[in-house]
Amino acid sequence: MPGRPHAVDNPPQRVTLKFLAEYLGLSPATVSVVLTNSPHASTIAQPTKDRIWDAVHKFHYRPNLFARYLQTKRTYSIAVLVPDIGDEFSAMLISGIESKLAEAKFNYFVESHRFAPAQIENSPDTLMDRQVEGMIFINTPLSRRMPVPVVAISDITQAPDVTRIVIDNDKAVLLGLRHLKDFGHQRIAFFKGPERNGDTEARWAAVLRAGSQLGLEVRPELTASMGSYFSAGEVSMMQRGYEAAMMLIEKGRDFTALLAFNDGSAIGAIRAFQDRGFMVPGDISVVGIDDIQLAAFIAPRLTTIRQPLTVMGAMAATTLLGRIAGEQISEETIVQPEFVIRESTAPVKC
Amino acid sequence: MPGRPHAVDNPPQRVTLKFLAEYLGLSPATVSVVLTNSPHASTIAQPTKDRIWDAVHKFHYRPNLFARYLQTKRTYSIAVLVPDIGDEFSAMLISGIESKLAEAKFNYFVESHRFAPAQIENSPDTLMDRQVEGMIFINTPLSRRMPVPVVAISDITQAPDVTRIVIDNDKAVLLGLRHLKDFGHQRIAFFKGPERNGDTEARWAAVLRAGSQLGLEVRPELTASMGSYFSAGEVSMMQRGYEAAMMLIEKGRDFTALLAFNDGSAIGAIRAFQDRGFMVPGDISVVGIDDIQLAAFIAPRLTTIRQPLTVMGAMAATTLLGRIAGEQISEETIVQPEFVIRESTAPVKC
DNA sequence: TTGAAAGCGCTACCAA
DNA sequence: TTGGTAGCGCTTTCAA
Repeated sequence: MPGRPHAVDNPPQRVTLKFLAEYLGLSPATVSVVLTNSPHASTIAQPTKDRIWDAVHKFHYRPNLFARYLQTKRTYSIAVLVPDIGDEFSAMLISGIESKLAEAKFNYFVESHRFAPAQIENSPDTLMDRQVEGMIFINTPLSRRMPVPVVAISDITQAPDVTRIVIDNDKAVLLGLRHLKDFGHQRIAFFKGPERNGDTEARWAAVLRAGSQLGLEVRPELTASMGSYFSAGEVSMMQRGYEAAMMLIEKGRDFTALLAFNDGSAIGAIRAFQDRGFMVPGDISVVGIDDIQLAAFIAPRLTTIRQPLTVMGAMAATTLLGRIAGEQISEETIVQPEFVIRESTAPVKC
Repeated sequence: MPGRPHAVDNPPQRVTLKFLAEYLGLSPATVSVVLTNSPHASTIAQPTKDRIWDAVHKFHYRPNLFARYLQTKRTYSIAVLVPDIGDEFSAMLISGIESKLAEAKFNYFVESHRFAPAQIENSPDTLMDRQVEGMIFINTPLSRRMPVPVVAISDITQAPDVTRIVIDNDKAVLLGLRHLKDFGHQRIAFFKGPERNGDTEARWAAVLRAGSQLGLEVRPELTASMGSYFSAGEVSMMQRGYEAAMMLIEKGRDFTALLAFNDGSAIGAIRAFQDRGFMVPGDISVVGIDDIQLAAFIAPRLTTIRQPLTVMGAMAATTLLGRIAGEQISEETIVQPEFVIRESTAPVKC
């Protein structure tokens, strides 16, 4: 039997558990048990359950997650920290992250720090204030232990207990260099990534190793750095690649191929070579890394080493959810790159 | 005088207001008043305030926002709904949104629906469950009134009381067409945007108006549609532009210029023209809309009509924050585009 | 098979 | 100048 008439006649703006209970002539406790399907719910009579669910639908009742949190301490939310959400690298990763989170009914906050020290220092705390249950750091520094699980992609954290998702840089670089070598290239220029980017050091070490392994010399005068990553938002990777390539040319273009740091810098470099009257790949072959969407549409189409960004994002999310659920997860997951041959490389001219 | 010794010796894992109060020998009420700097706080003695703040720092106390919400009903969070966070259009907008939100100490949830009907239907509710104080809809449908303020960019909502941020499509198209006309182009091809994209109809209407205004014929056989936007994630705008351009050529290339729907489709089209042996801009001039980063790095550099995406994102955030604060805000904000002449257009050959 | 009571961590109101 | 009390909306024993 429905409870006091006023309850029926005047559903409050926000329907609460208490209101439902009053309406049904039950106690809040009973209703709660049924709604959360707690173990205890098996002891509730089926007709009662049905009445409760009917009322839920009738009044479009939605539990207040904030009130619920106070008891359960669960928020089903995580945070993703990135330098800038506007760059394709981050955006593709987040896209992958999101697909897995959605399956688990988690939501996520995004926070871009643009390498502002204050932001980097404070973001983790303000996000903890929001009771996120875990965090994913993309190209973002972290110097202290967090009270929740942390996963890093393009890792530059210095904190303990961070699980990493990394591309196999050795493999990636080897793929690119071997291809160039097969085409007869010997004098190869290199782009070193920006400081404070999580792949820069590992990838550069890979270049050095692969170079000596293949008998290809890595000459300092044929090497250009992408500068600092601090000003990520202000100067695009394409612009950096453009400038670096110009510099290399002005030093006397003593090379027939370039292994860029990523696709962005490769695209900038190609534009610079073309502006200086060199043909790509006729005069200079160029290899990128990442395989961003655009790589297949520029002229010439970019030969590149694909880094499966959405997959990596998805792995990061899965890993984080696993750790939140208490699973023991290994330190590091290594992802394999894939070589994509298109039009920006050609045999060296005799 | 500090309170009972055990309080000092055993700070709990999570420091609470109650603990602080006990430690200080004050009541939770007093501490709360000081921390929130409520009007009432002026009646608290300065030394007491100092003691409180000292304790806050000593124990690294951070108020629990969820508990606080229960009283204040404020969360300082909003939601951003997009088709896919991975595309540059959405990513740039979000970047602008975020910059303003950060100033106001708001955080945001992102939700990509990829045009899955269930997602579109349910996302607003699950986000309301998280008590967001407002929502920004980017290229995302909405058919019912939300209980919080809503701002739309590239609007396809059908709900009442939505504030829109829109580009002046008439101006944008006029800018592009007049430029082509000045270069002597008469037979101009057009890309119509994908169905269910918020700019498609307005921009197409603008094409029709500008065409008749300038005495330029819009011929159906020189018009290609970008198809449906449903499969946004699967087929990139570049790919759509590529295919549409190929189709136009196969119908007999009776045009000397193309006004694309946006930069992505323009870039795809350029690649298609080049693949078919046409020079851009020698044989065909191409104009884009948006001015995405990469527009300046492809060959030829893209002439385009700049849509200030980060600015529009920032305006959306400012508008939403204003409405959350209770300001009366006009229905629509119109943003002015800017013409950027680069290399993809040239005078028509005689 | 259900309900009463307590409490999560905080703020708000009014009294002292 | 400060504190007591109540309550936000929910879950969770434990008792009935």
